[in-house]
Amino acid sequence: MGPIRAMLADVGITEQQWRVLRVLDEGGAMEPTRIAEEACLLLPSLTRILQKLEERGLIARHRDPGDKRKQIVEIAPTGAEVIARNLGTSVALNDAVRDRLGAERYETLLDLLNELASKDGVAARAQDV
Amino acid sequence: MGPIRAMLADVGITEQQWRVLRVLDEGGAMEPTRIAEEACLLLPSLTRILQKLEERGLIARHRDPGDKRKQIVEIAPTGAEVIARNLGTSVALNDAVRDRLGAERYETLLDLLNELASKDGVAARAQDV
DNA sequence: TTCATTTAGTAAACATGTTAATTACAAAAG
DNA sequence: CTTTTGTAATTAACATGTTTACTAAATGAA
Repeated sequence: MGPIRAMLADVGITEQQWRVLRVLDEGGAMEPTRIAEEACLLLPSLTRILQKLEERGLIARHRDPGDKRKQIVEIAPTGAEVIARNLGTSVALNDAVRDRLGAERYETLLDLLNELASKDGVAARAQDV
Repeated sequence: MGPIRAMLADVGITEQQWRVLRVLDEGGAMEPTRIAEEACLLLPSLTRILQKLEERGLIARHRDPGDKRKQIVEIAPTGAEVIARNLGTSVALNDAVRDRLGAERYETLLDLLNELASKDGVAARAQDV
């Protein structure tokens, strides 16, 4: 098991759930469509993830008063706690990966992946690193 | 749907099934553990994939006479047909991706991904491109 | 206004990802 | 020889990936 997943397994959440919580923690309340884009998830996957995060009380949702199709998702205090308690370790693990490759080559890799991601029909994403 | 998956959807197989067939077509008969490594799949996933490919008659399996724990998987004529009829398109689509990025930068990307893949705890693989 | 179209989100169905447990067999240790 | 340890593959359980279909609501044009 990867070190990141091992850390999250202790908390009882998955990598994808962690990404959703981080997006909400950093970007504030937003609608699912935007969460999906930021976290590199398809909407059907996100639907299930949000259901589970809501059951656990890690997020809260309510309909958008202006557009009743939309909803607004925000991180709950419990969810913010999870982020606060693990963000340091997460960043350290990510830095370790970057250092193993070297800062310059790491940036090159992210650039190439993002360029591929910006074109149609390509599945690569910088988040895969 | 990505162009590769679109092509395979016409044939009725998935990307992973396609990878397994290609590995067997190029590398000849081999045991599941080696297939998994070549196709970047975990054994539990491969177990299910082989079951489906066998049901459709695209592969054939028999136990290894020397080591009864192992089995030997080989591509069936029907499976080889699938490869033969689609390999050209597959290669052309892959070349298109390489050309969009440029040959040199494409090689750089593969090198960086393979270097990451060679280290523990990193999930990136060149096959993701 | 009315109807066609688009957008946001969900549901369903099937395939794979991922981890833990299990079976069967092989190999090494005692 | 037999007990232990390791290996190959499968199974189970749960989460996500992926496509298609569907509902509800907003938009836009006639």
